[in-house]
Amino acid sequence: MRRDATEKAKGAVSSGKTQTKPKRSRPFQVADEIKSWVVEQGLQPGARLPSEPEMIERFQMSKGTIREAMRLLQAQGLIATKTGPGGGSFVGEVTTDRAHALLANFFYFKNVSIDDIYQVRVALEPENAASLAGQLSAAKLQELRAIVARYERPADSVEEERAQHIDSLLFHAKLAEYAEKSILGFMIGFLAEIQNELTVYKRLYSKPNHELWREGRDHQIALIDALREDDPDRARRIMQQHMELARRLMEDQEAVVMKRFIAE
Amino acid sequence: MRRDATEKAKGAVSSGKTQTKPKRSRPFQVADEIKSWVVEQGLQPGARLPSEPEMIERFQMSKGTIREAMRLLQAQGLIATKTGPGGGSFVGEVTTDRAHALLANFFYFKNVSIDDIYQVRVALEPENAASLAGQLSAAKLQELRAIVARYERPADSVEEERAQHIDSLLFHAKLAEYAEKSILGFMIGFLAEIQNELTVYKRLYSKPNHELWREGRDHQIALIDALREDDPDRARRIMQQHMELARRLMEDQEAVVMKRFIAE
DNA sequence: TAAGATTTGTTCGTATGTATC
DNA sequence: GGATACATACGAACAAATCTT
Repeated sequence: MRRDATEKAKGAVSSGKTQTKPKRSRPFQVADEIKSWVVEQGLQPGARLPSEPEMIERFQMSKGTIREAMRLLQAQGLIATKTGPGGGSFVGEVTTDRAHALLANFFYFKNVSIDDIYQVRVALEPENAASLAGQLSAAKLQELRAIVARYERPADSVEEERAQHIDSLLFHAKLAEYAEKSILGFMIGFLAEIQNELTVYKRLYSKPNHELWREGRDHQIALIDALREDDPDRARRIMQQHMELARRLMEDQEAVVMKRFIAE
Repeated sequence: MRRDATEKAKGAVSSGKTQTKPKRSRPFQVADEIKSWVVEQGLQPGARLPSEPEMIERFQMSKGTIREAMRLLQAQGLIATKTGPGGGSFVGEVTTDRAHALLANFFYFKNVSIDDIYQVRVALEPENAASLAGQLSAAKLQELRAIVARYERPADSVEEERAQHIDSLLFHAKLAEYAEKSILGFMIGFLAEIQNELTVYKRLYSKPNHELWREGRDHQIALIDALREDDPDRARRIMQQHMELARRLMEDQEAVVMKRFIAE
């Protein structure tokens, strides 16, 4: 099938400047065309795209331009390339990790606070807990119990408590992973990740609060039971209490600031 | 300069194959280095990056390679470029639109359903309404009233109802815009956008339900009042009812499928 | 308006690296 | 090991955009 969409490139007919020129440079044009082409053809992940020489022929543009277009798509996770025979460019499904990273970059300059994150987590996590009730295999429930066991004992030092807190985030990340196919799961996973990326200081004055910590652990244990017993409402209720508690635990922690552009 | 720039890539000391080689190609390496450089220097949006010739000198790589690296960063919204004197590459803050677009691509192959979206909206929108209570200027409240006015009259045809539904999504998008600095606002705005992008068919059998529609409109009017009167709890309650209603309204609509990669 | 300077944008030819057979 | 098919990389020249004078 000849796709002679070629001669539009040079824009021979651009005499009238009646319209504002978005002035999209050529690599962007090519990237756009490839995107719509993929959509029109209904190509699925793994499908093969034309080779570089074919692209050069099709778009009547130089190798450099085509390659820059490919990089644009690659950065978005839309294509992947392989060298060697049988190699080439292929349609790629954007991975969860990459999507998380791309999103995190958006928040890099936004000075996200712990409280911003909890505002959303408080709303989302109970919903996720409810929707997971009765859905988890025995193996997965066991996995959750194993995580909780890692911070059974109250923390002695600030450092240890911090480590336990990271583990506790892992608990939520796991729950998100089990719901990963849903938008809900994706967002919860993302929140757990950026919360992890925040540099948390200003914890100097506050000593570890064993009461609250124990209460939080008990929540998680009770939650696992509710999940096992297929009781969505109870799971939701427990998670809600747990989130409000966690929010309080974080209250005296100030800082902010994402520490890096997340690579991939 | 002869070809001696080449052997630096492999790392002269790579005798043992002890480690797995991620084998990141040169444009990716350059992009990574620039990213960390930006973070280390604490560069802010608008800050200038080295020019192409300087990059070529610094990295000892060809112009093409440097340019491909720039495209990688550009696709993520991390830099922007300008031609001419005073031009060059600049650190760019990722825009909301671009972040929405990159995220939407992630869901392209995921077969998102209306119900997936509502699962999250039901959880998030009431929270947003509550946090907006008492925060909106008279002008913004007026803007919301104007939107509601657009669908004061019940729809006669299916097409008209569909148009009204789009307008109704605009109401929620506005609320998200007013909260745009928060993660919450970002996510709600995103959901409104992809819901808009979903091709909604299978509405053939169901005739417009005027009762439910009127109820929804009344919710929005009551919500505006609650926002004006700084009553977070009432705002949350109303929005919750509204979301559950909207979910029911959507119940008989099947389809799925995102219709395109969103460009930018 | 026009010319010149500056910086990115684009092309072409050629050479190198890599994976498959 | 050699042949093949593909992406990757280099370098020099030219084009286009945009700011300054």
